[in-house]
Amino acid sequence: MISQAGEYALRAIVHLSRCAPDVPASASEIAAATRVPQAYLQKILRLLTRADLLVAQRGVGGGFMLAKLPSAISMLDVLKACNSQPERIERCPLGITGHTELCSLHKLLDEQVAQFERTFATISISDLDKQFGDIRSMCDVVPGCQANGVPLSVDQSERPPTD
Amino acid sequence: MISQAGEYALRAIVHLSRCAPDVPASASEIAAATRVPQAYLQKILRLLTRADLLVAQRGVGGGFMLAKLPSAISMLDVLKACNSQPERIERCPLGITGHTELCSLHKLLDEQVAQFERTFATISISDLDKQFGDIRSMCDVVPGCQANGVPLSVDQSERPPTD
DNA sequence: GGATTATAGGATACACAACTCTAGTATACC
DNA sequence: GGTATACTAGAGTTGTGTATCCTATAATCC
Repeated sequence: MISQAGEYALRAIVHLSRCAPDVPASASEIAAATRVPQAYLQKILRLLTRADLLVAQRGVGGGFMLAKLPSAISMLDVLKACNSQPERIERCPLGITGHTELCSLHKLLDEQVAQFERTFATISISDLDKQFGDIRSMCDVVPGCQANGVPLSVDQSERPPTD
Repeated sequence: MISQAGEYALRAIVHLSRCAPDVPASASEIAAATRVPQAYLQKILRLLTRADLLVAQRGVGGGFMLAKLPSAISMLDVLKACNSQPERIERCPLGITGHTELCSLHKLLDEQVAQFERTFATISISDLDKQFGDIRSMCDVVPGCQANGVPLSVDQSERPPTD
């Protein structure tokens, strides 16, 4: 549905939305909290920074902070920033000249993409910080949750799936 | 949204749904009508045959036919046959032991996949044969439409996009 | 200014999807 | 039976997304 990069970007943004807004979180800290390969995450954080969703601070004590309020960032913004959103179908993919409009097949496929965009455009990052019982995004069970630190326990017996 | 293979498979199935039900269409004929690379299409047709959506007939005059009525084949059946449908999120992608349920982020992403599945499960191939004005799937303008033959005119000045 | 910390950017390796090619097998027709 | 047609199967190639690594650059601390 969304690419790995998009999933990682959303994890990072959600994590940052729970950090103190004026204290930068370093890439390695975010990587540990979100279980994302650090080297790859750095590349994604750069994309998010270039898209003005994050601000980067170099040097000692540096890191990344949200550039806007979590309520002002949509999921679609994040996915767009890392080119991880399906593209609308503008023209007939077969290149048929007569098809000035999409045929029923492609009209329907495009409709799904449009639905996807509408949905993710209306969901902000602050909406994702909701908590269901003990379950909180990117965190271990809530009583021990430490949004800014390395998580307490991970299931090592089973590697998280790569998709 | 869907893979290239999935798109090609849908094109082939829609094309076949308009052919005479008892006359096989060869891979090269389907490739020409749907503008899909023939060698690759053959691989996809094999997948559809193995999934019992098509029946293959070898030898002179052979080819592929639908194994069921178009109304009995859903878009999801076609996408599943060529592994081109997004997977449901069953467990916490981060591998957090405490997360017996999905967190809000992954619950929401999974919800989108579920929505995708529901939509495509309810749309049959016969639904895709609808025609809007002069526009008909895989065909040139309807007056000259020949579902079983090579299309009349293709826009050669602009290659169809590869995505 | 020099050492340390951390991001920026580019080069590289790897995996998988997209696509091609070739040899093999079944069917039909003569 | 021989030949032509068309599917079957698997190996090979190319391109893109995923992931790593190394050097440069900026900021902080002493």
